[in-house]
Amino acid sequence: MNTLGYALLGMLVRKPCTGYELTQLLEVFWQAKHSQIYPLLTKLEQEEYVTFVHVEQTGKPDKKIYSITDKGKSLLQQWIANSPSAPVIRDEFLIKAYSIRLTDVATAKRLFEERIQIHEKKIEYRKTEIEKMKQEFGDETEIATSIHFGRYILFQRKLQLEEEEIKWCRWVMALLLKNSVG
Amino acid sequence: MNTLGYALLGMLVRKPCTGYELTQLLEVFWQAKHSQIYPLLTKLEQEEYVTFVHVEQTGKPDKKIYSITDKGKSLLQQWIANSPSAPVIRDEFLIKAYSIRLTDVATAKRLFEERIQIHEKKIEYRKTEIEKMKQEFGDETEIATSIHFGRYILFQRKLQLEEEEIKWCRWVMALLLKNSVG
DNA sequence: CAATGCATGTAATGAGTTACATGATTCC
DNA sequence: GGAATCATGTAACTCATTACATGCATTG
Repeated sequence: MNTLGYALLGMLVRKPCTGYELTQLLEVFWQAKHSQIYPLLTKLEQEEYVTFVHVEQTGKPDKKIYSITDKGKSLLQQWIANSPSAPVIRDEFLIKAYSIRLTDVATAKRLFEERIQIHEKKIEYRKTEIEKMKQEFGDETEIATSIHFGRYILFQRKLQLEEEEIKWCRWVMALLLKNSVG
Repeated sequence: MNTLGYALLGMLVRKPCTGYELTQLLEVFWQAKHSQIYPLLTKLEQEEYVTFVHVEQTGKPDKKIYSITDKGKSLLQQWIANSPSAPVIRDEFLIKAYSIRLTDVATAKRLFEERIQIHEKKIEYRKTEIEKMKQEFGDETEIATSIHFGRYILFQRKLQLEEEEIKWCRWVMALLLKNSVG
């Protein structure tokens, strides 16, 4: 069983989903394309970690709603208790930042400005998501046994990451300007 | 040409390296195993983006010291100016955090404590690295045109990332404790 | 009337990891 | 005497992306 499989189980523990929904939801912590997700769901179903019901729709394509089984849940439970392996971060921007002196100041500034803008949009979205959760579930979000807790702390983390990257970008931009003007 | 290739060129712009060194240096922004790096260096050499000199050693295995060519440098320069694609972050810990309520409080606490410890070690290392740079190169580190600038801003970013993750872990742990004690 | 969303799937290719292979030196 | 460091390479495998394939409904 690979990590993507556990990511799917983790999502399904909160609520039953279609493969299509999972593809979108997963993006927050494990980006994967549908071409990887659909076959894996089939495999998880064969191994009885999940089940699905076929739902016919009119106007839209039919869908399969997947749910986690007890077997799947206990597998996930065991996996969670093990120490996680080191994160993999592959960010082109860091490579470009590392060699930023190879470009002119204008290009460098543009790259960092673009990055800030991308994150500002995400922050806006993230904040409304967190607001929604708080309005809908109130104090529950901050209670560790609540079904909403995991989602809440993850979103807070994502928000923090985006805010901090902006701070760093601004710091770098200040250094870029200092040298080009002074 | 794939991103790993540009990562290698980015490293070689600063100074000539062996494949062995690159494997270690790369870890800071693009983790890759030597089995991926050696064949790619051969390919880069065939396409004349890098050259190497064979250096015989006694007591140690012989080595190949790779340098970037003008062709490689201009390729990298062009690539840097393009908007980077979205970062890929795959972190098992986030999946586990998302479903943390499936474990008991003790296990949850242990996972977050372990994470804090891992980062504390990295922070220590990161800080000494930054200190070294500052002592060796002084103000140069903060000058955008300096050869040390990219490395400096990258290390600062890494330090920030680690410090912020610890903050988040502590925040989550406080929530875990509040619920289990109160 | 073109693009986007909903919804699922497979095939081909590229990227990345694990394992196999070698061998002297130094450190504990 | 076993592990770690230096140093390079290939083979087998798994993981992930891109492309191919379909089709109706809604939105601009």
